Amino acid sequence: MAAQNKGPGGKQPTINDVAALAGVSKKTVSRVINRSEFLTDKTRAAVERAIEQLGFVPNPQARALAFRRNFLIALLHDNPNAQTVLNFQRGVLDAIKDSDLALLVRPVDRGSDKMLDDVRTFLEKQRPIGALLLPPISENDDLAALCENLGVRYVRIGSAPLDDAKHCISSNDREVVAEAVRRLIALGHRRIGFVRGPVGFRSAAERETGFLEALAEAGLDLPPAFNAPGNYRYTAGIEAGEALLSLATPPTAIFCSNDEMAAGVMSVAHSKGVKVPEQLSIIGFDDSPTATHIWPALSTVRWPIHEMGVRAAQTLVPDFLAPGAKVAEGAVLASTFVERQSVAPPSAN
Amino acid sequence: MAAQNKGPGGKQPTINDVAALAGVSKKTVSRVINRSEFLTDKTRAAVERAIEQLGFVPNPQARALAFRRNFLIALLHDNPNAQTVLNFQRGVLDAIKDSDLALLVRPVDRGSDKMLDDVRTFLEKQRPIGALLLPPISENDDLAALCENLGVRYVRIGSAPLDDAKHCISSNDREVVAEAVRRLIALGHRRIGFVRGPVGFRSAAERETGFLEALAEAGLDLPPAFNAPGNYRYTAGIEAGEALLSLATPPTAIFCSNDEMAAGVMSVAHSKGVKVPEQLSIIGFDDSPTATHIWPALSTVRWPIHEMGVRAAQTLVPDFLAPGAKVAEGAVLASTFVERQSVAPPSAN
DNA sequence: TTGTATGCGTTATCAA
DNA sequence: TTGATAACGCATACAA
Repeated sequence: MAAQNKGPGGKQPTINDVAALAGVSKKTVSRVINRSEFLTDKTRAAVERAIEQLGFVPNPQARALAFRRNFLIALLHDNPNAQTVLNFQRGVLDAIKDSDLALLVRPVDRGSDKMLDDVRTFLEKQRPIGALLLPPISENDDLAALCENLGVRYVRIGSAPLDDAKHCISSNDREVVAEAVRRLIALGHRRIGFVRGPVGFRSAAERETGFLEALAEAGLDLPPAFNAPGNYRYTAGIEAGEALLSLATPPTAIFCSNDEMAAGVMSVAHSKGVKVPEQLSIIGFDDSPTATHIWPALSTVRWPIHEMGVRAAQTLVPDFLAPGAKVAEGAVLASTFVERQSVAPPSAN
Repeated sequence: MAAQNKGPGGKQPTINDVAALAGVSKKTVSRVINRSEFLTDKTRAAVERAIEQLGFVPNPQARALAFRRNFLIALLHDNPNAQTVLNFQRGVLDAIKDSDLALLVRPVDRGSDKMLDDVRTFLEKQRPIGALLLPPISENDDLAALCENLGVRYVRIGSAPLDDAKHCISSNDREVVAEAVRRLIALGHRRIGFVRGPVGFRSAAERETGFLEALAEAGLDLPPAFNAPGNYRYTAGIEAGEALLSLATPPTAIFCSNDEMAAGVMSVAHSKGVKVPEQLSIIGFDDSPTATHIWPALSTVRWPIHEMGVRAAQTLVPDFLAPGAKVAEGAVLASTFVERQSVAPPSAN
């Protein structure tokens, strides 16, 4: 059935060909490949010349068999935000560009009760060196434990430290949200609404905490009517916007726990003839493409997702990266508040 | 260096264990695994029982070595639209869910002159069964030829047939664009502007052709001033919007070759106080998240990207899919026009 | 510092 | 229809 898959032309050179040409044993060639330290500069040079000459590329499948480990990194995610996943992918790929590693992508279904079994099967079959866990599944401790048990390295991505520094890359979301809200307060806003993220998400909790901290600092409080539920989806933003903007005394500013919901709130404002930012300031979170595509452009919090991908890969497999590659230190990266046109002082009313 | 990677607990059972338990040779076990037809029902049953009992899972690395082929599908893309890539990924993964295949993702840089070399190295190293090519790199014939030469199957995704039916899945963009424009004309629009896609992209050419066909049918023409250049980016939409809406006699409707540029045009309309859709109808293409996040919601063309992923995978590796899996026929899938709030009859002026 | 023999888990060959 | 034995390409243990 599965036939006709043979590349024409000469076969790829193997380690044996290199050994023969260089006049050494295959083990010596192997040592060169794996950067062993016990080698004469002369032999190393000879082997490298032979490799160059033959255009030899070590066969990853054979190495994987011998190593009992595939030269792969797995990216596990269940993220509704495509741009986030893809930016992170890019970061990882940038980091492993000059290594022998490749990236395996695996979406998982966090809602399924078979999730852990699925991941287990996947990891046992593919035997990657390590796994990168994106939020929200990165918050699942069982998943991290599973990796540990299977001998698969892991690094979790979070909006706050979820694990020790060798197993987690995080951003300082809480602080930056507080900073954004302080900006609203500095502009004169006193009635500030909040649209929450989904229940049980660490990221949502962090954003809410940061929001409340900033309010508390200023001696402001959050009336229950100003505190709208949400789930990171556009429709939740619509509902929150309807609720908040229908109040007798509506907020003059609304912080939304992500951009998508902020877009929903902004739609409602437009529909109701509420001018943004003159009558209503809006802030989101993510700096997704949506943030700049809507009008007026959304002030938001940008988390360094690409850089987190780079950092996560470097943390996961420092020993597989090119020797010269500079590996950055630090497990916490800084998010930044990006101010655009959706924020202004409250109008006198 | 790279050590400590040994999973605790007993080792995985191998084909030898299964053979011993079933009282047959390992080759016979291999035959069962690979669904050979020359087997007694009795032996097969015995082997399957042993497999079940041991929880044996064939080692993909060893198979890859022996087969000289990895059980992987590579997804090659250089697509600015994250949602598209991810939806396609999902489709592919849905299709291969119950198979032994996994998905390798590889972004490439179509701008680089080393692109072909990069892909060659990648394919030679990873030796996937096949590769899926997303637009715009799917339009590169050299890339397809490279796969062919390396014995790597390939399927190209395009907005029009780029290859024979075994090597291409496409949508009928041209027809659907024409349909969308006919809708504008039916509503009474006569001055319809166009924002082009990037030069050299087949998708852009298809959309333009469809647009012009619909205009021609109605006896309308496209004045040069109504024909704005673009590159699928938001900023191009801004520039096009500035140009078109500054005309003494501006268009009453604008078709944009993708949603992102449509969002740009819409921003300009808002800035200039041009009401959408009352004074200006706008149509985009892609049905990206942006289409529903902007206000008013954008009428657009949805291409069946998830389904294309499923179909592409089925076309690429029909022989690796579960025997029971139903494989759909047909290499051309239908895009659909989605009408939302950004379209209305032209106001009398 | 380098080489020899052996193993990794599977499939292919060819004979039985 | 099955089985013994040799690949597959590389790494490891142990010798030299």
